[in-house]
Amino acid sequence: MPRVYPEYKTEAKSRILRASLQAFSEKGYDGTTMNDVAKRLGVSKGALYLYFKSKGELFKEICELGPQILVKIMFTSFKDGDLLENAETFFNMMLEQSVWTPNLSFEILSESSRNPTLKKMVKQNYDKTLNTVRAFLEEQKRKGVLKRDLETHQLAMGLVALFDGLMASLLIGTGEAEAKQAWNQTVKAMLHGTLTRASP
Amino acid sequence: MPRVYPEYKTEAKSRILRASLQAFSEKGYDGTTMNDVAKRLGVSKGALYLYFKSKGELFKEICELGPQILVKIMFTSFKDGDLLENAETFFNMMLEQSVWTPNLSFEILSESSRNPTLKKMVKQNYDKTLNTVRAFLEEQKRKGVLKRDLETHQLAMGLVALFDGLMASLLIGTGEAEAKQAWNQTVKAMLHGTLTRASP
Amino acid sequence: MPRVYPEYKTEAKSRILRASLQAFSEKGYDGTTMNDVAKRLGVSKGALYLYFKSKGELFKEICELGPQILVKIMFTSFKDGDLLENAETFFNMMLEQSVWTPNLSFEILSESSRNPTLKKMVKQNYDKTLNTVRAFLEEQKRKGVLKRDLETHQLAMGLVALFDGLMASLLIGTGEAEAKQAWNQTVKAMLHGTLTRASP
Amino acid sequence: MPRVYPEYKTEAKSRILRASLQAFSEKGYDGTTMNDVAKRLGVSKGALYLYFKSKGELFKEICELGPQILVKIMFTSFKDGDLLENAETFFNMMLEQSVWTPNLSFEILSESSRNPTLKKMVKQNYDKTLNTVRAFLEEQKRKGVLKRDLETHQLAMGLVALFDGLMASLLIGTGEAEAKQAWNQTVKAMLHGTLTRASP
DNA sequence: GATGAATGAGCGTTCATTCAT
DNA sequence: AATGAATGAACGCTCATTCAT
Repeated sequence: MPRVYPEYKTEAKSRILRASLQAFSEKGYDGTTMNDVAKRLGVSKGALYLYFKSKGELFKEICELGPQILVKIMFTSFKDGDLLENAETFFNMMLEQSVWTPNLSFEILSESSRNPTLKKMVKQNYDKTLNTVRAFLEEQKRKGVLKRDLETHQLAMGLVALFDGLMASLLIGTGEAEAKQAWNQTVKAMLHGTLTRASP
Repeated sequence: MPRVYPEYKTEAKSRILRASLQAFSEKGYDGTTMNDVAKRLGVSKGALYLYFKSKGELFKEICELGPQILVKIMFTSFKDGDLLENAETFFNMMLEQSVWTPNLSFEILSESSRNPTLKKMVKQNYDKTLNTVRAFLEEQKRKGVLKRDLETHQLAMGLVALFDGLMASLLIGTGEAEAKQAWNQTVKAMLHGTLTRASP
Repeated sequence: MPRVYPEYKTEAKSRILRASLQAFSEKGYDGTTMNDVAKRLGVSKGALYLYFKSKGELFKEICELGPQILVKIMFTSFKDGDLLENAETFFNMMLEQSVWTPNLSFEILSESSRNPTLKKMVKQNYDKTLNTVRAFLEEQKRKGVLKRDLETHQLAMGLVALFDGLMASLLIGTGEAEAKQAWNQTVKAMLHGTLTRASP
Repeated sequence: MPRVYPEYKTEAKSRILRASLQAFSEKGYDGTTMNDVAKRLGVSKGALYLYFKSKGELFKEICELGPQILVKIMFTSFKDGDLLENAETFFNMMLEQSVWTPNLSFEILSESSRNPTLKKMVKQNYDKTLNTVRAFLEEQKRKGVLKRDLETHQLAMGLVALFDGLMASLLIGTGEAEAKQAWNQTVKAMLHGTLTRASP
């Protein structure tokens, strides 16, 4: 650990973030001790406090990592072309990335319900995601792919919810393959409908 | 607090359950102390242990309350008639019931990822719900309302995920009205599709 | 449990004593809870306090049972006849009686070191035992069986200590047969000596 | 309290051991709280857990101190020369050493009857002591001091039991002088016998 | 910059004892 | 006489945080 160049601090922080992300992911916020994190890094407990004011602060910074990954994958998977294929690619990529875990998402959700600062952050990220999805849907409307009268905001919410809900199901033991199929079929239903011609 | 009649013990348990449900809902599992629960009831900590072996046991019993409510509402809202209307009724009733909170659901989810017993319980409840929804969809297929070739299992997963995801969005500040609309519009999309005729 | 005749209270007490003797013997003083004792009797915790002021009081009364057994066996085993045989009989009978356990003796010893009342009681019982043994030895002196110049008080202490020490060894896993042999051989040594003629 | 030098941790441990030895000796295992020990050292409860995993672990380490003292004294007191004198020296030295107390021995005995790990430890120490004593007796046999046909194992048990029993008597108030005399006279009896020539 | 010993507040849990019934 | 729900004080143990080194 050389200490000469100024990026040192930044790098040290990011190493701590990586280690604690794993810890929080495995043991939850309350279940993770500062000692856990320190041990993963082979560092003393006190050292963590040189870079983060408190456990809460550390967690907060971690919360910011999730959306970054999401956004990146969203932008690489949704391009021109078949909507269903894009959606499938997105879901697969989200499952394949190894940094973030659904555990963490729900850990943050749980925590944010008691922590206003966290809540605001989570809300902002949620809205940003929503807008991205919505903009994409709007574009498809303009292109004539999707129906003119669709409520894109609400459909965006539905898509995000569907995704989040499937992540939750993974947590309780649903297999990844099963979740993928559910995602694909549901998105397909949202595109083509499920009613017979005869239905009103 | 008379202690003569035999239902006393049962009632005492249920009073503790109500109080701790609130506590867990507000502060989460780790954030809730047995003292919190006791104080809400104006009772000593020790008294709780007359009715529940441990904090974990108490939480486990609470976890069983959620699915009961869900099932009841599911059965009263999905009857013959318009699918969309049934879905809307279901969502409204879930929001109106005052016993359960989404917080609690995600608290349980978080906790279950580290507690195998809990996980098994949650998984069983999830599967039960899934089967109920699926059976309903199958029935609609038989009746000719839904298309013949639908993958009802996966659509059921999708519907449950959609619902769960919207509950999550409520937690981070989405308004109930907004969530309702998202639910309605997404379910509608799943029924009628969103593509224009021209799309493939 | 009829409550008419006056011996009722006495019998109830003795039933409690029997049950708690077992409990204390198995789990020690601190390890035994009033609930343990109550459950063994199929009785409520409160009932115990009708007959004994406190856990300590209950224990104290138990402490009085041990010496009674000891004295009885001492008097039946030491009669005229061979000293060594008498000693052997005594040891065997002590091992065969099933009421008292060595555990209890040392539990009492431990407890008495912090409880002056208990200590005084234990001391009195010890002295009584000592005097009995001593009187027996004195008689043997008078009869010409034992040497004239023996310090009977100190030999009595030695004998009692030998016995107590062997009880202790039973507690840590020494077999009963082994302990019996040790007792017999040591008493024999105390009678006949162990030195060769040549020794001074 | 400098914390620089490496022996610091070792010394801290031994300071805790000393303090808790006293505490356990005075109040017994259950009667001693971690707070007691901490207060004796003017230290916080938590500090103890930096050096010992649990109260039980702390006690276990203390249990290992007793035999060390015993063995040391045994080896310094039993040399060539008069057996009776050696025995006397041994007993005096055991009484004079100030580290260990008989209380502690019996506290351990009590505890070990419910704690298998402890029991095994105590048994091993007992056997080691026994073997040492036995080896000494065997040597005396070989030298022609003691009779050829003596059962040294059983006599060793008898001697250890005698010692243990006298330690017990000290606990209930027997004076040290009295105990010494009892020890000396009993050992003497074991050497020279107590029967008159005329006895069979 | 880094350590790790120390703190102190707090947690889950137990249990002898009481007392309304 | 008997119950058993309730108490309250205490215990073993943990951990985020601090600070002398």
